Amino acid sequence: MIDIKWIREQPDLVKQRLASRHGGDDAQIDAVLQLDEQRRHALKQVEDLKALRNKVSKEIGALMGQKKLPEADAKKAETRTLGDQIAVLDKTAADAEAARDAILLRLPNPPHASVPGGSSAADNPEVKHWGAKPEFAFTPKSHVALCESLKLVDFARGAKLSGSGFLLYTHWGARLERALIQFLLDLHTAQHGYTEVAPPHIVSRDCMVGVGQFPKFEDQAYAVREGADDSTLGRLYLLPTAEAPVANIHREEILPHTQLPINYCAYSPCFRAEAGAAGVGTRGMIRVHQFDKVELVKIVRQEEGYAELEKLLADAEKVLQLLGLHYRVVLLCTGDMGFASAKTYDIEVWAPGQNAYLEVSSCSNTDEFQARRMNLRYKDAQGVNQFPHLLNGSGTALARLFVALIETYQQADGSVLLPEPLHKYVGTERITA
RNA sequence: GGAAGGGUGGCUGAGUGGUUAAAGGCACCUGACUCGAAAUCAGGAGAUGGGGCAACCCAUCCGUAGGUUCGAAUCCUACCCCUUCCGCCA
Repeated sequence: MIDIKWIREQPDLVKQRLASRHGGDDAQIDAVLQLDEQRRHALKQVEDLKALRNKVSKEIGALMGQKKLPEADAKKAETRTLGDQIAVLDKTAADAEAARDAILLRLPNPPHASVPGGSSAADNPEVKHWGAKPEFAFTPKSHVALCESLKLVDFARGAKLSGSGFLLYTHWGARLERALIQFLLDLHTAQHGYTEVAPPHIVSRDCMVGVGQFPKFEDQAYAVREGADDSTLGRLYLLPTAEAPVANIHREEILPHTQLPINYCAYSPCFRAEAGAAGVGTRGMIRVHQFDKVELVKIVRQEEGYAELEKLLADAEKVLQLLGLHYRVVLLCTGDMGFASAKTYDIEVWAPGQNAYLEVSSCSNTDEFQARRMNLRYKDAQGVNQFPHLLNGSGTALARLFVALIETYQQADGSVLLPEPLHKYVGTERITA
């Protein structure tokens, strides 16, 4: 969340920065300031009353120690109503704080100064591209046709099992999916210095709030109910990304600065309800309710946040370079960024069968935004508590990588010739029907 | 799911209604002693919020949330988590 002190001191600057992205609203900031003022006003009064109560209570204690009971009783009577006044003001302050924070939790992260202005994906500048679009002597097929002819994914039966948007990988398809997970984890742990973790796939509400998924995007998550007990709804959720548990690993901790940077990578399935997206690109594997992903998470010192973002991007890019897949990198403009991010690069891989670029990785620095939400801090060299920068990036999402891979490496005879790094993982060089 | 025990600072561990300003110990930092170190001695050191130009001051924090009381780490209620044992189970 946004630092309340920053809002107090420079409300106009905060408004201006928020206005540059969707979700900016001056009235919200004004409301926050008003509630904050109410809170502090009540707090000042209630603290003075509590100081008085503490003082008198000590005097009563002293009197009772001296067996001066009548005097003690007189003082008790004197302070009897103090508790009621304190209770009222305590509630006033707590209510104002809760209302203030409810708004703050729904305000997005103001973009970093290096983020270009813009209103939609059309305004995202391409910052680099790698390789070239492959050329074919035939018309390249879509992954849907390839999956059916090579029996890699059984779309109909996936839908029979769980509904549309769920995939049943079969035969070499299942093997390729598993191979990609293994390849990605090996790459990031052995080559890029990440520590592998395997998180729970169901996470608490606090985790979702911590990363900024909640409260605003609650309709995008799958909620879990324990048994038939409806009262347990709202406690646990299927994770939409491994970022949710992994970024929260150190929530509410104060880390020594010597422990930073922390680099985690994790495989997990990702569950997304995609409410309201039904019918939009639902055919095939490009937009599904469950997909696999290897996620990268960094916890770093403030001053290293944006340099680390470049490293994170390079680590994710390496995946596509090793697999020989053409891609481009775009820098998201202010109007296209995710809620929690201060700066985001998207990596889009070329999918010949789609004749389009597919987003396979989103690399973001959330700056202090997530760390504040989860109250994660570190003690710097001067002994001062600071909020670290939290970064996350896909390294990479698998369903779309799968699509780009088979569409790029399809042959005239309908088979798929795999790139060399995958041979040992898949156990074959070529997938045939 | 059942039974018992337990959750106190970076760690350990006292504390069953009023100098808790949370004892003692360990680890840590500073100083003294020393050529230097060890040992010893002395001192220091938490978090959050609010106020003040500042030295500082005030409030809150003993798993969480309520309650009783002039006053709660301490008493009451609910919940969460941990340990051990039993049952069930991949």
